[in-house]
Amino acid sequence: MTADSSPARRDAGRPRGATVVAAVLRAVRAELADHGYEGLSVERVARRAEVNKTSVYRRWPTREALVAAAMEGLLDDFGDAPDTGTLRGDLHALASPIADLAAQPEGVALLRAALSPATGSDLALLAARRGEAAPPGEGSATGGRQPPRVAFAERARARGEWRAGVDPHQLVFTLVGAIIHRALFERADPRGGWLDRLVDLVHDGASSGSPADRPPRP
Amino acid sequence: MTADSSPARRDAGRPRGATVVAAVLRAVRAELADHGYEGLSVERVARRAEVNKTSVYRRWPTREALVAAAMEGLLDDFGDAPDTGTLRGDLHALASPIADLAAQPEGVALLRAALSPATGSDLALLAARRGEAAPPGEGSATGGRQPPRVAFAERARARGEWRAGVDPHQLVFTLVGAIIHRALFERADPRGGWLDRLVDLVHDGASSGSPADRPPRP
DNA sequence: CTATCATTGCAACAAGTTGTTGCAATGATA
DNA sequence: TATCATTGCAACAACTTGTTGCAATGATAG
Repeated sequence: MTADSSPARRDAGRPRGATVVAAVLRAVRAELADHGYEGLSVERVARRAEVNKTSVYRRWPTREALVAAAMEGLLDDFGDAPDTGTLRGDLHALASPIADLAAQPEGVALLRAALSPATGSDLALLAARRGEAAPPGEGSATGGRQPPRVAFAERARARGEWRAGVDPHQLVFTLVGAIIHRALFERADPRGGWLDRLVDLVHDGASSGSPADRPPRP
Repeated sequence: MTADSSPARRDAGRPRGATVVAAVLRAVRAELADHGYEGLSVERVARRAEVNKTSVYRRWPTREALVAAAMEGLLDDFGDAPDTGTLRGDLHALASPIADLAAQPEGVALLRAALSPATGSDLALLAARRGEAAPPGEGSATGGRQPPRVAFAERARARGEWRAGVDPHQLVFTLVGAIIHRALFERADPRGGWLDRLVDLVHDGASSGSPADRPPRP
């Protein structure tokens, strides 16, 4: 009702210091890389950012909100993979930004945080941004999450490059899973020649048999 | 020199209570599933095990040792995958115990713990047990870890089932990575039909083209 | 120039956690 | 029955956690 006039101007007062925010979020990413999600200490974040801890506590009420804010923007590069004209090229274009993310320490921290048992909806949703623009009606079986884009699969199908029965989501998840294993378990660089060979593997398969040899499944 | 006789009998005194040990380790696994590796509290473990915290502190000096002890035995089922006669069957036999592990809450906790940034050599080595009995001289590029067994690949090569240029380690890691993604990110069951389709994918590839179509790489 | 007022830093706080230590009770084995 | 490692208990200083009251700051409106 009188919400507009009585509680005073909303734009008055000292504006929020962009310096403070940036320093805190940078510190969160660094601390996350050092200590993981469960090991994140607000005190340490504040100390690292050279900011008083009250400024952190007042602005971000929960740890999850703090981490989510710090990770905003890290996943911005996951636009639709370009049409490269071949399935192999599309797969590479799809996997590349993920590998780039997993090659950064901050990207690794984000992935780890998303894996944490304590991670609730905020972070899970953030991590799921990868799949935001997926076509509706397809594969919403993964809970509240959106499936990853599958435009590349339809292009491949139109070109006759797509093997019948392959689930594009599973293909994407396999690529992502392999990259995660490489970056988080092996702790090695998931880019370059390694990525090329991964794309070759999921594109061509491990078997030397021609596709016609594939036995039907019940 | 006089080490045998002077410092008294080693077998005297009250023996360690197997009950206590079992209760503590069970509690560790449960706490790990609830709070993750960095969030593990010795106090909480002791309370959950209904044991005094001093008993825990005295027996396991570090958190890492405690977790490693709790995880001992979880990876016992990773013997050589049996020779099923086909590459597809071998791949399935290889992936199945991993999927079984990832389907248990405790297995998920173990995988998460191994992914933790704070995880040092103990746990990394424990998690690497998967690959212990690998043939020497092959692919020790992953640091101090042993590569996974590749006997299945040699069998497939002998049968003419193996596509040239495919790295068996990468194949195993891709299977494992996909299962981890399924269990830890999607938080879905990595067994059953899903696993069948995964094995199909890496066995056959996503492309409908015959292997001969595969362009040579520089 | 002045008043406003959200933001920031600072100091103190109770409540809880951490890892350690001294001491007494326990109980399997020799 | 004597031994003695193990276990439980209580207390501990040092540290962490999240909150609160108060004063200083400084961009903006008037």
